[in-house]
Amino acid sequence: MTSAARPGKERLSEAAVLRLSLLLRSLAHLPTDGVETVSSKALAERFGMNAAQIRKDLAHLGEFGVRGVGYRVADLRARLGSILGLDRVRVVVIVGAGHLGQALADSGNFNGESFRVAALFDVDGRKVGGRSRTGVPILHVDELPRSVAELGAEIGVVTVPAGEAPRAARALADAGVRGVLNFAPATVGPFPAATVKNVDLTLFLESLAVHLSAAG
Amino acid sequence: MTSAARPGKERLSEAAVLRLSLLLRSLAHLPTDGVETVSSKALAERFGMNAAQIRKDLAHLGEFGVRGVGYRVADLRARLGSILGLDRVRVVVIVGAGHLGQALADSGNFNGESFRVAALFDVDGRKVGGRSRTGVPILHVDELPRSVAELGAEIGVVTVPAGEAPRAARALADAGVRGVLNFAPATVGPFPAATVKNVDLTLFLESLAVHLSAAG
DNA sequence: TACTGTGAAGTGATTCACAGCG
DNA sequence: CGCTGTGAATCACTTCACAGTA
Repeated sequence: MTSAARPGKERLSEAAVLRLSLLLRSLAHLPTDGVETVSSKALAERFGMNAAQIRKDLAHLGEFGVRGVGYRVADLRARLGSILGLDRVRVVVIVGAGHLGQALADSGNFNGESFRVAALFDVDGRKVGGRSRTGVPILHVDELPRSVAELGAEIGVVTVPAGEAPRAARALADAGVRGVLNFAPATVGPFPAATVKNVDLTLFLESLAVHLSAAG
Repeated sequence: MTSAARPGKERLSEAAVLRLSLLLRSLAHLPTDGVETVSSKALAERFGMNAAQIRKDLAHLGEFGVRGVGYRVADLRARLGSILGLDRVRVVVIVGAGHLGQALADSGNFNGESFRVAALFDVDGRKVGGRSRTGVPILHVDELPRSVAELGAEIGVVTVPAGEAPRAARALADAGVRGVLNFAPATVGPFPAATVKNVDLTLFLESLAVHLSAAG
């Protein structure tokens, strides 16, 4: 799923990235009343994780815990944000201004501290020229190369029908985004210069369905 | 369904379920011109998988390959559909009639051979009583227990804001659904009688972001 | 003969258990 | 002390290699 090999540093497993993301978010839920430090054990208990794993994950990205004390919460936040690449805003564009595309464009999830949806793209003449409910402009797909460059977009999201997905993803990669998030149930990529992540919503439903039959 | 013939009593790993789902979908892309059987090697090459793993996955759910020949495509389809619980239509309800909820309710992904969205639920009086673009009725959340029973809904999808998610998920579980698909960035469950699957869209963006910083 | 089914080997990630430090 | 960081043990999953069979 990840395309470009990274020669330099030790690789962080996909699972580890997920845990760190979750951990960073969890920190927001910590009581804010004068809590300066937190131990791996406390975090593990509070958020249902394994203390050893938290320590291992954190040690992996440079020892910055304090023995006998724990981790300084502020340090932890900064460090995680930096490692996860959330320490600055990434511009996101979405190809496919259908219901899902517009829902994502307007959603708080895709417009927070670290991400901002700057444009939607579509081929439908009735949509092009308009805006989403929160004002994200809808442009023609032909504008992709120019817009991605102008906006400095780093991430492209694909919310077109499965048949169009490979073309849309390629257009994004060619336009210069470095990450592609594909919501269509289709195989796209890999591309030399862009990481692809497939999020197949149907698959999630299906993985629930198997439990329905199996359980008793 | 209670006594469904399940030769392999061992648990299928989450990863295996994913592969089998993908495999079943891949079968649809096979040339249909008189192809009766297919070998693990052929499947592996065509869809970028590992032949041994395909065999192991399939052997796990009862030996039904033919040595020297391969797998009968029709058998394979039927067997996969049955194991994955896709051999009949599951009724889905969605709590949260916002843009994402309505997008999913109307999407082809959630309304196919195996799934059908039968109702949306919300607390907003302006939405309740209306319908989505494709006609899925929007009911008040208070109707959940009655509606889930009447519709025979087995799966509930949560598309409410994070703060409301735990409440919504619990309402679904209490109403009797057996699977919950949670799109909110919040921890819900676990519940004794329902399987929970969290699909945190923010996490996907974040996992792309880490690649953006690392490369260069 | 060409393939499946599977024991064995290999790989990677998780957990344990404790040495070492503030 | 209490806690981190980490080698060792464990566990889970993947791949290999081949025996066995229609």
